Amino acid sequence: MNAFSALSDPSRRQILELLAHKGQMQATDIYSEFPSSASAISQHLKILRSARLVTVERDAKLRLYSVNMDTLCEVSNWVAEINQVWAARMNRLSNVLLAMKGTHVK
Amino acid sequence: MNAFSALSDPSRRQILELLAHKGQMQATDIYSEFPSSASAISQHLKILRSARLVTVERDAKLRLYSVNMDTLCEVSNWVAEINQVWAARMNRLSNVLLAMKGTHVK
DNA sequence: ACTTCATTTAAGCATTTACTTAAATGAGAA
DNA sequence: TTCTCATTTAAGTAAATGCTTAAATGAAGT
Repeated sequence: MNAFSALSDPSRRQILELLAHKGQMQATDIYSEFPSSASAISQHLKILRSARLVTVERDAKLRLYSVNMDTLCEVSNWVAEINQVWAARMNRLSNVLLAMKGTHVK
Repeated sequence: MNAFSALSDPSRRQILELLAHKGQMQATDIYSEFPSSASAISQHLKILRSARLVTVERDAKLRLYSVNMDTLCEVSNWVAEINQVWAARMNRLSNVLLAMKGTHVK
């Protein structure tokens, strides 16, 4: 699954917030923060893994989860790019408008 | 619908990209960029509206759509906040580690 | 008043999603 | 080996999603 779809679920976003705070958590500690079943959360973790929004490290019995900032940043990069394209358009537009008034911004 | 869910669909993200480029588009011009029906896209636009990711302006017969950067930015702010919390943790952690070695970063 | 054009809404349907309970896996402790 | 613990997978289900076609709305042109 891709990052955007993975982020559409509020529980999954909350898991990421938790992980950012705690740095690293074992699955059980994540489950305990949610009202729904361990299985439900495990399924969310699987989706977060497949979107590469989290990474897992095994330590004997435990799975230690952490956020993968790299992938999260790709999301804000997408937004940044939209913003950049949009701002560039705005600039050109304002130049045209100013040119029509006989002025010009360099 | 909230911004995250609205962004989970690729067609909706593409609509936003289009709007960022063109600045403002009437619904028909948006439809024409997609293989699916006008109705399908209209439904996507409805969702984007309800998530406040786009704004509409009526001009007689037409509906003129544009991106709403404010809402888009809320998304990258969420990412930024996660990043900030995470980085703060990393910092504290590295301070602890360095303290254990007898050194200390201010 | 009729027609056209731009757009949305309604209804129906297939697919996906998020959840549940029950069963499976797999490592470590007794 | 047997038991427990941490976690995932399987199977089933109800609700949500994304699409389609057909019908509705509503402003503008004739």
